[in-house]
Amino acid sequence: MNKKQELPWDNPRFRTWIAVARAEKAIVRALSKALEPLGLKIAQLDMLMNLYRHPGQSQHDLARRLLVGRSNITMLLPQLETQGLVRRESDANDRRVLRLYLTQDGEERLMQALAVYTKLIDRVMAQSTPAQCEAMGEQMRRISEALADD
Amino acid sequence: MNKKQELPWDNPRFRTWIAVARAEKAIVRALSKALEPLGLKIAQLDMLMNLYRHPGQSQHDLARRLLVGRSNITMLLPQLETQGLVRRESDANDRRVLRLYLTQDGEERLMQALAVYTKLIDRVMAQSTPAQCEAMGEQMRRISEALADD
DNA sequence: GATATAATGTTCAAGCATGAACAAAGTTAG
DNA sequence: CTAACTTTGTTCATGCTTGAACATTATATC
Repeated sequence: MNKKQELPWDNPRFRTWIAVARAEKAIVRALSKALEPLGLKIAQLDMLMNLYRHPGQSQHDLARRLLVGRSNITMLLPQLETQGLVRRESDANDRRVLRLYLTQDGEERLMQALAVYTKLIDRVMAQSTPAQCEAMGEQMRRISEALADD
Repeated sequence: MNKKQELPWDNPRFRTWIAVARAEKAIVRALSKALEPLGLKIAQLDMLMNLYRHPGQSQHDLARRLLVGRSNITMLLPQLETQGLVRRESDANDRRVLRLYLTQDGEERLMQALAVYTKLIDRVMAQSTPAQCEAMGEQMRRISEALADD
């Protein structure tokens, strides 16, 4: 414990991580506010987006794609169902699974939300050139892969 | 609403944002697990780090630096106090404010945690060259600034 | 100085996410 | 076929974070 230790604030990689975390938090906050007029929360929008791209998927699949617990889906789905944005259908072949579909209303609401979402992200990412932005995305994907094995 | 709309999954900037969000979430998860043996959670470590760099700051200052509500500090501090990692002292000049200090134990625990933290971040950020990493940090800081006015 | 305004920390209720334990339905092995 | 195991979705208790309302103390304005 006597060993001298480099403090992280002088470590460039560490400082980069701090910047990433802070920027992510800022974007989440801004997005939350931007979605408020539409009556949607980020978690709900994430679900709608996933259901648009993968209609008929099970709750288990959705949870896996969102990197979230199964119980989370169970808890949040009723909100979208009572708003009439999502429909749940029992699978005939496997009576355990419930397949999820966007309703017409759900799709329309999603498109409105995506317009807001894209506008914010475009503005935020305009801080970098397209090439820089692309490079950043690539690095981030590598990081996710590197951590794929928990 | 008939207007054709570019879907975000084809938007490079949007895809970059998704990659950022996923990577951030992965890192947070990995860090949580890595800190578990030390009996610290991320929020607690953030507080210890801030107190190390800014000893004697008030709870209000700490909340502002962590981008968190004041009540959050009030709720989490007792955990650190009962572990003997943090000490609270009334300010003599302004009897409203409580000044926060790391104890000896707190500093030692912080150093252990920082070793774990830095090791993880170094590994994660090693997915990029130092120059790429630096560029990414710079872009992220620009994003935070761009969103500074909520 | 008296009164209004602001700042600091606390309490409380609410929403969200998690993981463990569970029931129901399917699958595998003997 | 039966018994053991797996998968899917739910329930529940817990913890984190937030924002509003509040008490206490400072500061500003007159």
